[in-house]
Amino acid sequence: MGNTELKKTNQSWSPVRANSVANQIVMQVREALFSGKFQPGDLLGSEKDLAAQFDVSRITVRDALRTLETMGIIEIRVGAGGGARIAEGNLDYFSDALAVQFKLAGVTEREILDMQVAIEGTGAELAALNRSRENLEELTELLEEAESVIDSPADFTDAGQRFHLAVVEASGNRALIAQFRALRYVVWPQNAQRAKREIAENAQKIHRQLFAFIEAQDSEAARKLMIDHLASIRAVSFSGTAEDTANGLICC
Amino acid sequence: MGNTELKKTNQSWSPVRANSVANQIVMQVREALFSGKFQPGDLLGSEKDLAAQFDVSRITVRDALRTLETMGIIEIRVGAGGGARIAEGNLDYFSDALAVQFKLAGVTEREILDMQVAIEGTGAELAALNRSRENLEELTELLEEAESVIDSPADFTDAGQRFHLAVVEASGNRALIAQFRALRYVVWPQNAQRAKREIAENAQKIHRQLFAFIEAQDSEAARKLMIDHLASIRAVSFSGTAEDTANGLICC
DNA sequence: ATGTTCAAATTATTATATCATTATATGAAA
DNA sequence: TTTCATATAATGATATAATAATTTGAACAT
Repeated sequence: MGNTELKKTNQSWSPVRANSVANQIVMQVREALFSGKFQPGDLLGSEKDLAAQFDVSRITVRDALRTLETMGIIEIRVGAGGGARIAEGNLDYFSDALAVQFKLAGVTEREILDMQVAIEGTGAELAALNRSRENLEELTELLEEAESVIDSPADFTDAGQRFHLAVVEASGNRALIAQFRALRYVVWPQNAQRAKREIAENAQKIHRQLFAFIEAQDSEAARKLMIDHLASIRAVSFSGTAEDTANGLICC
Repeated sequence: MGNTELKKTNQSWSPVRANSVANQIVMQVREALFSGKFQPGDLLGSEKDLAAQFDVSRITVRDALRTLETMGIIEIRVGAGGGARIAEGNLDYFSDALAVQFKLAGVTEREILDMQVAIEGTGAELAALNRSRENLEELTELLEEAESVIDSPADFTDAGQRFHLAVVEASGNRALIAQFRALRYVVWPQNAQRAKREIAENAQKIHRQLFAFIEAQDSEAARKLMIDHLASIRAVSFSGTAEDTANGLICC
């Protein structure tokens, strides 16, 4: 048994088996991160180093590192000069964890779409307020790209999705961006490649209008348009009739 | 080296070291979950069983289980009849992962508050639409509890926070609830125990008004009130002057 | 000097064996 | 029926060793 200098001030996490040595190490690193002792890129050390530091076996360190890695706190590299380092933010783990939780909790498509409305509505609103010139240029490029592939459903859907992402990115809010990415990953299977010609034209029209609002910094209009846009997508998702689809309400 | 019957159809996750045997096991379990082969509560087996099934060592299985556990996919119990089971949804893991990502990405308090507006605004809106009789009763109870401890800042803050949570819960949207819990965990350190008497009275008034809107199913009013409510909290958070605080703009 | 190749050092990955700890299940006694 | 002791089964942890992957750096050729 090793001396891991644990603080028992832990809270709100994993009630069971929280006092295992491996978890104590996880907690220490986690708290060191939150207390500002670590920054992305900082080296924690190799398994051997850490085993010596904590006075535990390498296996125990490994358990802790595996957990920290999955939490996105550290990155591990093999080879000389390798070892465990504090990670840069990596949203992939997070998105995946989100998808898993939604799956396990049995969250419905309806609930996810409501969530999407919350995120993208606010995203559009803040985009109108905070957009930079670079944001406008990127949005313009994406609009033109979508225009050029308007006859190719798959390509248009892809360009449309990137337009939505670019809108949220223009908000400058990384929390929103993270959520949007995560949600898109969850929603993605449902609404891929459904855009026929007339549908695409309608979507493109709405996107152009949205761009105009964002450029004019009309945040309320941008929000409202985005919400209506998503609401119509939802309507189609739930009725699912060919008529609705033909009405051009869906985009990407 | 074991035969793990891996499918190489993996995507969108952990680009580095994704082909380790341990990760292949993780992938298999994850995909089995998403393909509906597993349900919460299902037994995966003990470490020994799994080591035999996959024809790998116990250490490798352990690595995989540690990852799956951190992702919230499985729960592990010690002792006879224990082993690894598919988890019920556990949002604590997710909340923690979110907090970590925000920390690593350097997300500011401002960004988190904007996010909170998105979540709680939509939460209030949907609460007005979907609230059940039970929701109304719980909200009423919380209002009365807050009233009874209005002179105790810490208790009132606590009751107020639970009121906010109950509002989001009344939306019936588990995705929103998960986000709210996660955000609350991130924000929590900042705005605890600041409610003086006059501030508490103002907050209580707003909460009662919010309840009225939710009861009357006036979703737009509920959303607007919630957003204003949070906006004033934000204003205080950023100015931070004693005057603003005394203006009674902050609640919990 | 500069770029390339190759060997050595470093590190994680996997494996096997063993003991300790913990939780469940079983069964006997009250 | 409850309670308590015991057996059993599982993870937790340690030790040791072989293997694979990666980087470093030196030797080499250009």
